[in-house]
Amino acid sequence: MMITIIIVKGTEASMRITKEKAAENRARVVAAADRLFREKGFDGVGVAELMGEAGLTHGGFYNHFASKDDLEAAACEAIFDRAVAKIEQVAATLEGEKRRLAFDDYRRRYVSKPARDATAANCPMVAFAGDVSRQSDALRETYARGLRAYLDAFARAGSQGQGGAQVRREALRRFSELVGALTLARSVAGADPDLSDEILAAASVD
Amino acid sequence: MMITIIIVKGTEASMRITKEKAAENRARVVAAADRLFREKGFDGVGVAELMGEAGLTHGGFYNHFASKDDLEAAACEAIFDRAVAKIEQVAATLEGEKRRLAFDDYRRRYVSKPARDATAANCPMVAFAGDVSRQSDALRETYARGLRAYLDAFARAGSQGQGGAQVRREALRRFSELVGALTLARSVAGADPDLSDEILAAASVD
DNA sequence: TGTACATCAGTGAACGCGCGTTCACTGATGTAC
DNA sequence: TGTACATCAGTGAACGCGCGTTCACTGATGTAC
Repeated sequence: MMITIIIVKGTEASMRITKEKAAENRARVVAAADRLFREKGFDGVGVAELMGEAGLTHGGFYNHFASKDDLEAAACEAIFDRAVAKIEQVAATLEGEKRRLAFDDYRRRYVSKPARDATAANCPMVAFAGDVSRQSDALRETYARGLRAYLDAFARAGSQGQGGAQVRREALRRFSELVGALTLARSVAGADPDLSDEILAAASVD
Repeated sequence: MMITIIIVKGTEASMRITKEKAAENRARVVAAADRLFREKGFDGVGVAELMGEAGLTHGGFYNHFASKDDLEAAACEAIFDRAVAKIEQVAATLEGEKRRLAFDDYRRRYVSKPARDATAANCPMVAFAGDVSRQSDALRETYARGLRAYLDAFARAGSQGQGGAQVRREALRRFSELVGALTLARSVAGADPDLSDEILAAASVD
């Protein structure tokens, strides 16, 4: 009796791909970067993991991006755009009382436990603040532009039309508080959950 | 004419060393870690750089430490001890008004430009908060213990003897604000110095 | 519309580099007698 | 106190691994005729 085993080589098709399909693949890589960079930091995610997450192999990365730095800057910009759009939505809420409610709601969500635990949907300021100083110049520029745009919108969202220096200072302090609370809460979430919750709770009152 | 060049092999003496000298060497490594980890983060400094900073070669590292993780935890603990001692000094300032002044002074220094730029003397909460979640369990434990001790002392330093829940919440918010402001200010110090200064200024009033 | 060929998004092996860690070796220190 | 030997803090080469990046190759797509 004879048993014949035929191994069919993967072949997986390394054929050329539709332009649309290629664009879709690129978008999937950016989407993976979007999630993973916020979750693990720029240096915590490799090119291979990124490509794997998008269902591709690492070799093709450079068909879409000049370097990992390049993708980092692209992802960072996209993430900031979305974050800015979100807070601008609050700033665009016209009526005084309604806007105040929307703003308070926004702030409460920001320092909530779900926000702390959803690291993949992390706020870019918190996700990247500690790392940017070690990244490329281009990324630092992108980050700084993003933060400025965000803070402007945040200050508008928190004001009631009046735009004095005092109001702006208050907004900056408020935002610093949110960032600090989320950062600290996350840093001890595993080892001292009670302290983590307490920090969040303190920042969400008022 | 003949020129003879004699190359004296470094020899640098790989002789055994006095116990005291060895302890001193170890201390120098810890001192380097103390400075460099705060400046560049745990992953931004290698064993070779650490040893070089202490005037040694990398091979001997494991005569003093079980692993890089081990040194990280040791350095982290030492850094926290010093930070906690510093804020406890403020908490130990007895008289009401004097203590308030000391506390306000402490806070103002914390978000000052010198503090922002002196990354090697960085506050451990700001230096490590973003990184701890990616480090070893032991380090996370050390960090959490340090943060709790620090916050307790900070709350005592900021209160006037009364110790209600409201006072504690207020202290946590205050500290979150300081950490957020310093973190954000530092993240854009290079690319947008005006914004950086503005964030610090906002957090230092009152 | 059909044919011939260049293009280029994929694949997966390989390169170079830096890192944490290990190792064989050295020789003055520290210890046992 | 003097001698003989084990110890152990150093050195510097080497290992193994993961990473960003490069490369030769593939073959359907897209284009030129």
